[in-house]
Order: sequence, then C-alpha cells, then structure tokens
Amino acid sequence: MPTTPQNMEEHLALFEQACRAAGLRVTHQRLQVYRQLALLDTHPTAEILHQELRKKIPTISLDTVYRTLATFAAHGLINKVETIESQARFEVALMRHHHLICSSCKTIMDFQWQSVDDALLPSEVSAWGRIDTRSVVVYGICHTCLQQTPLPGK
Amino acid sequence: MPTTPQNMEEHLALFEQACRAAGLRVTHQRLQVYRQLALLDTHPTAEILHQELRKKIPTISLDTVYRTLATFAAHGLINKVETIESQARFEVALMRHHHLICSSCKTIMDFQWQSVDDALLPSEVSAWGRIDTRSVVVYGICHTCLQQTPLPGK
DNA sequence: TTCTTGACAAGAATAATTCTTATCTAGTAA
DNA sequence: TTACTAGATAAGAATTATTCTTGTCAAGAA
Repeated sequence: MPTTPQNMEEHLALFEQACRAAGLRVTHQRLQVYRQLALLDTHPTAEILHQELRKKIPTISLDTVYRTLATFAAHGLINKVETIESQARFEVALMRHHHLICSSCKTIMDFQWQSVDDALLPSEVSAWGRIDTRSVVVYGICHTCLQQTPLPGK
Repeated sequence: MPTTPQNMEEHLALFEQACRAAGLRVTHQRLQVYRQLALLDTHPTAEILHQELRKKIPTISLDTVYRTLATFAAHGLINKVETIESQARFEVALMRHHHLICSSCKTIMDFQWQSVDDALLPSEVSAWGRIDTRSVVVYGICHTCLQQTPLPGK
C-alpha cells in the first residue's frame, strides 16, 4: 500500500501530525525513513531502506533505520510484516490489508478481504482478552514461480 | 495443539510413517525432537526444546534441534509459527488452526476458525498463483496482562 | 554383515539486530 | 532570538539467533 509522489506531501503532513500526537519528535531522519517506506510497495527490509536513504542522507546509520522503524511500529504508524525470512519487513499502515507470500521467491503482496475484516471472531477469542488487530497470511506459489519450475515442492 | 501422553505412541507411529513417506530417516534424535514438541502446547523455541531434550539426550546439539525443526517444517510435519519476536517458534502440524498473540506477554494461543478456513479467497488471490495455506494471526492483550496493567499501550 | 548416504556433535562463523557512548538537535521556555 | 534539555543520532562494538564446516556415526538398503 504505497503512496504516489502526487499525494506524498499531504501524506507526510498527516504523518507529522501523528508523530506529534504520539509525542514523537519530528526529525529529518524520521521524515525521510517514513517517506522512503511510503514510496515503496515492496515491503523493504531495514537494510534496503538504509541503502536507499543513504542516497539522500549519506551519513544515516543502519541503527537509526532500525530504531526509527521500531519506534514507528510501536506507535502503530507502520506495520512490521510477519514473514518466513529472518529479516523483518515493513510497510506504512495506511489501509487494512492482508498478505500473500510466495514460498518460492518470498515476494509479499497485499490484498484486501473485507469479509474477514468484518467477520465476528470465534467466542473463545473474544473471551481471551482485548483484540486489536487481525491479519491473514496466505502462502502459495506465485504464477511467475509456477512457470519457472513446473512442480515446486509445497 | 499438543498430544497427551496417552495417544503419544500412536501419534509417534504416524509421525514415523510420515517421515519414511517423505524419505527422511527415522533417528532417535528426530523422534525425540518431535515427541518433545508434541508434548508442549507452548510453541517453544529451538532453545527451549534443546534444554528439555538434553534431559533425555545430554549430548544433543542445539544445531541438531535447529536442523531437525527446519527439516520437519520443510516437509510440513511441523509449523514454524510467525511471531513478533526474533526467535522462531514451532508446533506440530496436527490440525488446522490460527494464532492469538498477546502483544504484552508474547504468549501464543491456538484457536480454530472454520468459517475462514472454508471461506472463498478473493478472486485477485486465486489469480495470483497456487494457494497452499492460509493463517490468521490475531493480536491483542490477554486477560492476565489486562488485569496486571490496567491500560497497556496498544 | 557390509556399505552408502544422510544425520549428528562440536565449535567456528555469519547475519540481523541492539547496545554504548559521545554528540547533536527539536521543541520549549525565557 | 537565544539558551536549555530531553530525546534522537552516528559510529562502532556487542549480542543473539541461526547456520556452516568438518570429522564421525548410524539408519536402512543390499
């Protein structure tokens, strides 16, 4: 769920408001980390973001990227996406959606599934405590990978 | 989804069959790793399993536990559970179920949600490629944690 | 029983992430 | 505007989960 360059300014303004509301200082690094993440729809890792960010801020440290992403995620400004890889992946938290992961090429796609978003959770779940979010992860093999290797292992 | 000691023998026999069917050798270590995992309903980490296993096999290495879990997961004999922690967690793959994760104490609970298991996926997803599994992860705060700290952060 | 290949143990190595420390800066108050 | 202070950053060291390497061993086939 990326943002196009056209509405980036307005998106960043909203983000800045959200930061202040959360008691977070609005720093150049934070704005740029968020901006870079919003530009990409590839669920980048901290490492990938760092490489991109260094083009604009040559001195930015990888640790800052990690710390900034962790801070944003802790305040619900972005999502840390669950994956099967060891490296964590991130995305802006704009719209409720779910994930489709190709077990072969590891690409993560977003999709929406309104009926699950709206569905009542089983009563045992409601009884468990306070529910905040629900997320569906679907695993499979994408068309591209299916064509490359006719019968990949499950 | 653990196994009670009562039906453990039959469960292990089934597991042994599944191993042979997958072309995996049935070793003492593999049986014990699987048995220990089946006994626990706490979604243990490789480290926790290793600690338990050393009581029975003092010489078993942590690497063997990791390798064995990875091998089982690759053959669908167990599941690697997606978590918000850095350490991976595992469970036997007995029955289709979903996960409930407490953002505070990080405990993982299993639950079933038949209607989602049966629900038709959005057409864009079916068009994407071959679908293997779907898994719902619900985040919230469990009752125990809610009572300890009246208003924990989201 | 023998043989072969996959599995194992031990310890070294790697890779992702986090910590430490000194410096800097956003936002506040004078 | 200026000075102040808590929170943010950079750099590099440290940590932690996981994987690799090497030599040995044993499951299961012949």
